[in-house]
Amino acid sequence: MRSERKKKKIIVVVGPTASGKSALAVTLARKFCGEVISADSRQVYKGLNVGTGKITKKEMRRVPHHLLDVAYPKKQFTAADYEKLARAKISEIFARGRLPIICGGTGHYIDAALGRVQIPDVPPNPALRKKLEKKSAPELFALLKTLNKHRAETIDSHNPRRLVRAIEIALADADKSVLSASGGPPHSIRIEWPRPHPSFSERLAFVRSLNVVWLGITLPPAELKKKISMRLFARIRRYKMIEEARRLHKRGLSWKRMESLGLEYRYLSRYLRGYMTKVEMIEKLQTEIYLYAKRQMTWFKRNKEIQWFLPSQKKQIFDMLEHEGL
RNA sequence: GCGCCGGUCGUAUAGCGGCAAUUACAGGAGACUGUAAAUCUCCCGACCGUUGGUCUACGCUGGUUCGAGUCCAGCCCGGCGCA
Repeated sequence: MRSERKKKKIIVVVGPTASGKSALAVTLARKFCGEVISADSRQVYKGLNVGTGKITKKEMRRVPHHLLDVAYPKKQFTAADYEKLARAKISEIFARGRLPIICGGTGHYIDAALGRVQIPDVPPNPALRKKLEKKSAPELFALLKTLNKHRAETIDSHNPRRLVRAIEIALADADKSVLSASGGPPHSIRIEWPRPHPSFSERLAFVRSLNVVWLGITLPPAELKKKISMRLFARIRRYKMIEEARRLHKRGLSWKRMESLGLEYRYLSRYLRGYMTKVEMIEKLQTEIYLYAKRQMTWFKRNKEIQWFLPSQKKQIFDMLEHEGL
């Protein structure tokens, strides 16, 4: 395709936790004059360092890294925030004439930034959510059915979080319909799912201007398990992960918030509150982190464009990138 | 040696005459439309023609019964108590 030539190249490095993505991204950045854009839903927060396995200054080896420490953990960062920031960073890096390398394990964020998932432009409505969260899944599902039959057909009717969000969107659409019904053209009353995004064409143009090279990096299950376990011990003994969690709580990060952050912070908070012993926490974390790695893989497996490698296959990776014109 | 309690799907647990057998964890597969390290679903004895069928199974061996993980007897193993 002739238009492919005009498209700007960008590398995306994905893979489960502990597969060795970050180091590879640094290597690639050094080789191709690139800058790394992190794609990690927890590393965006300031102060969440050891527990998230955030790359250190030294490990960056002078390669610029973006979208780390861009939010405070007390506030909620979302996929929509990530989408905006990541696109701005990509443009910035292109402007410098360098190669953007997105690297991270949060598939949903990457796909939002690159237009593989569409995020409706309806901001969260905390008051509404608070009310809806009291209802059971069947109740929420029944409500959604009255608001948007089409959406109710495809949604997971057991998942309260998804149902609340779908209702939030449906109500926002309904409000707009009422507004346009009183002034706008009569046929704009009914807005079906998927609702058109205001800046849809703009986003599409952005995504179309990119030539994304998808690079996946993973390990056989047994090896991944072992790496997760070893890394966990290092975080505790060497990097003082427990102390980090204690400090975060002292500085005002609530147990509830830590609980909602998941994995290390969730079980660290349970240990620090005395709900479990240190040994129980470590054992639980080993399996939970591995389960998380599997969930990540489930997400990535859907993207058939990803070319998979083992971390040791440096040569094959470089050959592939060369073949892609880098 | 005697007495009591217990041996069930990888582990832990339920079951007290109709059971391929509860629940949890682990294991496997998957979903994902501004919480995504979150949230949610399914499978998990074997085999087959898989909204069904067959076989093998609750420490072992017999017995009672139309029918036994469940009742009885003996044996083996583990825990506790008395020696």
